[in-house]
Amino acid sequence: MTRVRFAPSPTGNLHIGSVRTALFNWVFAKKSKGTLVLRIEDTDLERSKPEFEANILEGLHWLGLDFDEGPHVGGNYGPYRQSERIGLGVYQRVADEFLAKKLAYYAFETSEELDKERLDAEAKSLPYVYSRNSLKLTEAEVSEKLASGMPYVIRFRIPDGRGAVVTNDLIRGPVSFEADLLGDFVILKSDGTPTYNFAVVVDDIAMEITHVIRGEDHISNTPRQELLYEAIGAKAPEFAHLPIILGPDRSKLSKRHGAQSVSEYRDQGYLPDALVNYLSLLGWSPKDTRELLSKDELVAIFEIHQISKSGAIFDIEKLNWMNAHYIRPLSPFVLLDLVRPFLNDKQKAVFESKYTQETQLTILELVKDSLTVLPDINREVSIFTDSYDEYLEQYNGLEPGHLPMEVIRKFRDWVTQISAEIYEIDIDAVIDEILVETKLGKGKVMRPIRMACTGRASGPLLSRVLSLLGRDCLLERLKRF
RNA sequence: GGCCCCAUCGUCUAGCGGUUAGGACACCAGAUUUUCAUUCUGGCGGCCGGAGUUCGAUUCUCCGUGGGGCUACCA
Repeated sequence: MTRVRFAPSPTGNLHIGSVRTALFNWVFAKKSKGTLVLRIEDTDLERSKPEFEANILEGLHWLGLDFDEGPHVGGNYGPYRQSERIGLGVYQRVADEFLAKKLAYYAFETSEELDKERLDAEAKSLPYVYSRNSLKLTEAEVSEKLASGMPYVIRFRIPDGRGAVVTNDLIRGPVSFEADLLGDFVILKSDGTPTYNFAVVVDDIAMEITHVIRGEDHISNTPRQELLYEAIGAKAPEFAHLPIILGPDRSKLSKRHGAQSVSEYRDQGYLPDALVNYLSLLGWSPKDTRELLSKDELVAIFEIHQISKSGAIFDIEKLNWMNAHYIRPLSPFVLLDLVRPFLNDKQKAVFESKYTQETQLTILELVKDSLTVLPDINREVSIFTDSYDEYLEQYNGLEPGHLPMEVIRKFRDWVTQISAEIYEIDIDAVIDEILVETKLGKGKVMRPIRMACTGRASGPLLSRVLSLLGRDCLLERLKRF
């Protein structure tokens, strides 16, 4: 039975890079009909915050990435928060066992002393490896220090002469590290909580994780974890390290590259399916050339070996294209709900009071092809919500040249003699008439009318726009010509 | 500095010894559209460098170069 996990630490909002890791774990789980576990790695008590955990949960839910086990859904392999496992004494127990077997030892250096060690090594341009000074202590000395209440950590002892630690990465093939260069790393901090490498291994064993799919930034942790598995006597899971997501400057995607959390993308009006689809193509590609893929299709054709090894730059342009692609086939009815939260107050007030829901839907149908992200709706809908002053502003912003007044007058005269509602087909008919009478080209007739009536040089289908605007609005605007 | 990973159009990528090096985004041009957008067609544009292996290297090996990651009692 395949069991995979996504293990974010709640020290920030759900990051776009984490999402991709979550996505590949999700797809892999579905593909192999296995179980997907969410584990919150909140052992950094300082930086972990409940609101970040909430943001992560929210984001995953919004994206439609559902988990089989986790703090929010339960499961038989809990607790699903590392902090809660600490209380159970699990890590302490394993560490004590290591201590008893001399696989680990107490260390008493202060962080200042360790900083000095590092600085010295750097000054001599030597690779830094922990000095093992505490390993040289006699048992009596250790007992004495412990008895005196001196703060201590527990360090894992890298086995002497262990040689190369080789991980057979599912994506990269064999990756090898010299054990001697690893240094005896801390497994239990002075406050009794486990460090990342230790907690991960203990948890993954406890949760019977079979495949660890995570970011490439964890690749150098892998040999330490392999060693811990050996020490515990457990079989290590398969590892797969995904290429990292880069900013436009080729460095790891971070704050300075702009939006990086899922909630920001949501707030900017990206659709979850578009985001998922785009992310799925960042570092992975199907065997054929299809690119627009639903989550189900993704699961159907996903192949972990098709994941590429090199880092991928996050390309907002392609995401934009994809988002527009996902907006286009939506029904106006669905779109209305999606778009409503993005209407600004003024636009919303006018739009909803001026037009019936049916008309609102007609307008959405008319403009939806022009949307890249949801907030674009404000720009599109403004054609229909402009007040007279706003219309004038729009108009003055243009360089209309001289409008053929003959066309405008003819059109205005026609509108003037209409007594009731204006219909699209009638508008088309008048325009045809004007075309014949003036012997001008379509562009020469329709463009001026559009400009005179909407203040804009372009927009959706003219006759439909004008009929939606209505007789009174058109008259008010046309009477100044 | 050390360790590790990576390297095909500007970007995301296909390629797994012999291909006119394929697709997508972006860009440019044309067609359609009253305009914009959509859509369609076409175009521009790429194997980091050097050795080696081979009849033949984008592909395999080595060395450079370049980029990235890690280098905590963070995860």
